[in-house]
Formats: sequence, C-alpha cells, structure tokens
Amino acid sequence: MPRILPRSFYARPTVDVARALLGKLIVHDQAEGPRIGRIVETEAYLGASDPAAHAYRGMTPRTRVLFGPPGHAYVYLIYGMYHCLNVVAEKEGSSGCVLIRAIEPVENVASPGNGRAGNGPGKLTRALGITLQHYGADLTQGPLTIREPATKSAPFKIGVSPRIGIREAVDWPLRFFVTENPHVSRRR
DNA sequence: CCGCGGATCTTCT
DNA sequence: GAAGATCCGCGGA
Repeated sequence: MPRILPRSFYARPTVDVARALLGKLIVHDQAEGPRIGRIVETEAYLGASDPAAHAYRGMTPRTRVLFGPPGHAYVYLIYGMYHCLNVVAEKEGSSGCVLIRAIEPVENVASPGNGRAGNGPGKLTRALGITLQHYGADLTQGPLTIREPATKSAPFKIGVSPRIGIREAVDWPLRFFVTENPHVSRRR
C-alpha cells in the first residue's frame, strides 16, 4: 500500500501544504473496498489573517478542529446540500487549512451519468463518501488517509489563480491546480 | 455558450 | 433570520 503522509507533512505553512498535496492520494476505506482519488486542485485558507477563511472570526463549535493539531479533516456542510473536505495545516494553535477542490478518479469512484465524479469540492466528497461523520478525523491513521502514490507520477506543472466562490480577499493567489488536467473544476 | 435561480439546512448574529 | 469556500438545469441568444 502507498505510504501514509506523516503529521509533519501538514505542520508547515498552509500554502506549502496546498501545493504539496497536488498529486497525492485520498484513500477512503469502505467495506466494499477503498475509494481512491488523486488530488488535482486545492485552495489555501490562511486562518486569522485571511478574511475569506472560516477561522477568521475566531473559534466556534464548527471551526474548533481548525485550531487543533495538523493532519485532521475539517468537513462542513455548504448550502445545506454539499460537504466540503479541508485538511488542517500549520502547527497547533494556528488555523490554516487546505480545501480539496478536485480529484482525479483512481479506484471505486463512480461517475454519475455523463458528468465527472470529482471536479468540484461538493462532488468529490459525494464520490468518496465523505460526510460530517468525518469531521475531525485523523488523516494519518484510520479509514480516511492521504498517501504518497506507490508509483511515481509523471511530473506536472502547478497553476495558480484566485480562489473560487468567495466574497473576501478575492484576488489572493491561493488556488493551486495541476495544469492541463481534465478533472480540475470548471471555470466560472 | 451564458446567466440566472432553486434546492436545502447548519451556523452564527 | 440571513447567508453561505456548490451544483445543476433551465431558458434565451
């Protein structure tokens, strides 16, 4: 099995984690077998210094996990309908996190109908079976982990752009994606 | 192709 | 009580 990323991977600046997560594998073990997707798009949310971040206004019941140790999952429900998966970064006490915005299907990730399965933050959680029950899950052990691919993937270029769907700090270049990958989310 | 609105509900004010 | 780190389908051009 591919190697699980250690907690030290997440205990560094949020932007570094957001870039380093590109190409890594999200593995969700299920009874029927592991669902696996390759991360191809991320966004960095910097915490206390970032007006677009959920943690910007301080700790609430929802954002509690953001202030804890790195390498845990921050899952929340958006628009009453979709879940979004974030990875807690920085050392404990800081509240930076990385939103996973798109995956490339690798294993057991079904495409519904004609659309793609993982090209959007709400769609990839549905494809991987991630829900609020994964709030706070430790990504270095247990059924939900992030891993280094077993076989080295081909080198790729990282594209940078402003983040999508936010009202504050709209120009900050904190979205990162694998260039020319068809599973990156569509432009607005 | 583009823009608009509806779905749906938790969270915080 | 309103807004929200979304997505899809509809209608018009």
